[in-house]
Amino acid sequence: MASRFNPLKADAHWQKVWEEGGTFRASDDSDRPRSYVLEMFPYPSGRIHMGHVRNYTMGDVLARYRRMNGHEVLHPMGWDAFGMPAENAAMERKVHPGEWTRANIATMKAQLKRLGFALDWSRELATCEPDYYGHEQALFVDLFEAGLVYRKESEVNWDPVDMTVLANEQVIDGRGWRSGALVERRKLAQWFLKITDFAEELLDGLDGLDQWPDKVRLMQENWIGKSRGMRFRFRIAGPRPGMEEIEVFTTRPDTIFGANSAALSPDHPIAQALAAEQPEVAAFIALCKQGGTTAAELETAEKLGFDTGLKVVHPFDPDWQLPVFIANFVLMDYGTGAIFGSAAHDQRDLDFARKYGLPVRRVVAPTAEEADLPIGDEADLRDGVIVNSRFLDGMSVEAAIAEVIARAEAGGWGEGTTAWRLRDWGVSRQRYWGTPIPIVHCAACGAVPVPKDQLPVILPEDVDFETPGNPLERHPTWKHVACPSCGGAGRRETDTLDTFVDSSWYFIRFASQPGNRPFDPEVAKRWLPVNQYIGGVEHAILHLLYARFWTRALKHIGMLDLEEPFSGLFTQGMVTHRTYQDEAGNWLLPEEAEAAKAAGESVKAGRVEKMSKSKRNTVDPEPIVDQYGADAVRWFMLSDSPPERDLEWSEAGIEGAWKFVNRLWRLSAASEAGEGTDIALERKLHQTIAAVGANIEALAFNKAVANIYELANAIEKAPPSASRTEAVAVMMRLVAPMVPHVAEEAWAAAGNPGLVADAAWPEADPALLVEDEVTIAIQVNGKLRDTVRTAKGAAREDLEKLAVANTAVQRILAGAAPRKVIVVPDRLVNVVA
RNA sequence: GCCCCUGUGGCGGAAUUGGUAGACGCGCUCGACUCAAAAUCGAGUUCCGCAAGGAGUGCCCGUUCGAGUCGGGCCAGGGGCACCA
Repeated sequence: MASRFNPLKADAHWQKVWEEGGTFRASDDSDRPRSYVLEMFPYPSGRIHMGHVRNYTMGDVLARYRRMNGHEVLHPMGWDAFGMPAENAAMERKVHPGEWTRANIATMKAQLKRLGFALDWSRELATCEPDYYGHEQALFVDLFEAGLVYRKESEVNWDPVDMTVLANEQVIDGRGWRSGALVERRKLAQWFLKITDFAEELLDGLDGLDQWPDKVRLMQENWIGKSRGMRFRFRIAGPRPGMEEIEVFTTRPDTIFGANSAALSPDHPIAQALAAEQPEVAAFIALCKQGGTTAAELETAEKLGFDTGLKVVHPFDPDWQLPVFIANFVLMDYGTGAIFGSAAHDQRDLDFARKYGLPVRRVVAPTAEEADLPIGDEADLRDGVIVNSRFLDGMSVEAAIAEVIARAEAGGWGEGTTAWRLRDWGVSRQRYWGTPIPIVHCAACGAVPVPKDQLPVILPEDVDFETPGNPLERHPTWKHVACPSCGGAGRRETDTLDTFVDSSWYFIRFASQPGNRPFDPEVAKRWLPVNQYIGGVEHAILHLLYARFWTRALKHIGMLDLEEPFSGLFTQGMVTHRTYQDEAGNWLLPEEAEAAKAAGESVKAGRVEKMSKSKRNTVDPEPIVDQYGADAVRWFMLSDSPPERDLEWSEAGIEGAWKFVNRLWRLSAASEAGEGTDIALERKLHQTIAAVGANIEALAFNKAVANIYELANAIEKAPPSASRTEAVAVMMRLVAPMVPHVAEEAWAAAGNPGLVADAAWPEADPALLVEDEVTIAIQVNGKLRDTVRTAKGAAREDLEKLAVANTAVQRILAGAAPRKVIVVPDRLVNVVA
């Protein structure tokens, strides 16, 4: 046996054995317990990066571990293959997006295979292929027919040069990131999915996701943003045809007697109606539309109001009238698009009142005696009792809210309600490389879904990216089709679906992929929900919320009896690396920094950051695999850093991992046969079996790695014995999920039949998990003074005597009797002096 | 601004319900092997101190026989949301 492990030979050999044997192919018909382990599928950007390696290694360890525990494991892989980078590549390099994407998939698939992941490649899918997106179109049609899809005018960021819609992140300082043109706010008819219909369910469902990080649940909860409050209607004073009332939303009806104004969104129908009559109003609304929409700009933007001259009547006092403003900070798509101002207890309302000379009246005070405490420039946000509010005086805030709602409901002018921050999901993208929306527009019939027997609506291949704009829109023939309903001249929808739609159901298609429909519900149900989903925290809201919504929508239309798609979620940290810059401030690749340092040039070492192309601090996994083999890379990815935290890539780290792979190999090879039992080593072995299993289950891979190191240290120190031989053999099974190639090599070299991948996970003997001797800490006043070894289960009195008689304790007591002695059996004795 | 998380050696990090802080790895020091180096093996490595001993888990206070762990108040770093009425 070679003294040094040869990863290049071993990796290729075992990968071939696994592939040819179909080792990791999941059977739909198995009667073993099932585990569905899934990592977020990659976008085929070109090459695998370290973040992928870390993500897929984690999932792989769990998948392999579950297999060894007798589970039928589904661990698939595919490609989130639609999206803008392919179109950018098409424009820059004059290649078709499909050609570019498929070439990337081929490259990345080969790279993934070299890492030895236990994947069922027979279920591979790419969302850019008609046999995936065609089924997606069918699901879209189902949702359309169930009334969960609608079309409405919506504002978008429009780049007038590239003639495309930009996402908010693509607008930099008000300009398109690519063209540099000033971005316009333009209204376009867009398709929406009614995620808001499911707001309550999606919120309530979070409670049941007890295997999700609290952080992600909290983020989703905040995103959905449920607010209890009330809607009520102000009557507009005076005869105004078509303008009888203004409906507002508030979470603080208790401050109703502090009301000083009503304010409308610039997009509010009444504001729009006024603008049609009065040029000043139209000018003000135009002013509101200027300026950016970024968070920073909104934060610093001035709060502007325009007094319309309209008055509304206070709901509790027909003689009390309030002015109506149009205000730039009132959002049309939250609540009712109109509010009332109550200045004393809300900072923004207070600023607005001071600016426009509106009255400020305290209606909540810490105590009833402080009703006249003046309000300065700071709103008083303290809780307390209602004051200056007629029949509400003396009530708690909570009671006053209930009272106002009760009176409004009795009077028929308002009601308790709930407002949501969550908006419907706009899925229209004016781009080529996405799933065509299966709709035909017809002058006579309106928007008509494409009948299922005419699906898939396939993307045309002959498109040009020479001219800006959506190639589907420009295509000479593609959009001209007959209306499926009346047969008249129709026009295909040229928008494509947001790629988040593609990733909202791929995990279902992995579980079941019939040719004639999206999935077989019965087969899909056998696997779903995904037991463990692993991916980056950057998807905590959008992808994970959309997938939850899609799953519930499918249940709603009776297609899949499932509420939550992912019962367990784990969000792993990023792979980071130090950044380097030269004298001139140019970012240097790590190897360039090394070379420059060697050449005596000065190199500035920057912060440790997420690997990114722009900072040039990436490390390409492939040459690392060439040099050290898959196992060393995998072991490094699992070592040291807890998986939810960032992992800093380091040369020393991969060297260390490589050394350990070789150490394992030497241990197995040089395992000198011995006789007799070594009870201490057997205890260590069984404790390690239990600990590694528990730590893998908990995804605490760094701890499992530490457990293995301890065992390896113990084995190396132990003299040859039958126990030692056994320990080495068992250790190879313990490391098999993490470093499968060297484990297979050792397993085979030891003459074992079959594959270690198919071997059973070792069982820990409970009798060997406990020690028969323990170390007792001897403390004086809680400070450690000595330790003694005793038999496990020693009597309290004996331990106490032992401690008091201890020389270190005697010295401190100096002849005095201890005031008190605390005994924790099998742990410690604390003598209180 | 609101919400949340994290602070432990030179570094990454361990530490059941409060019960021996620093497991394990990296790095470093010394030693063995070698003509030499690499690899490997052995010993050591929280800080101060020759030692006895003392200090120590971001800072301050508290609860307790005993606090990395619990409570209160700060400081620092990170994340999410953000004109949400």
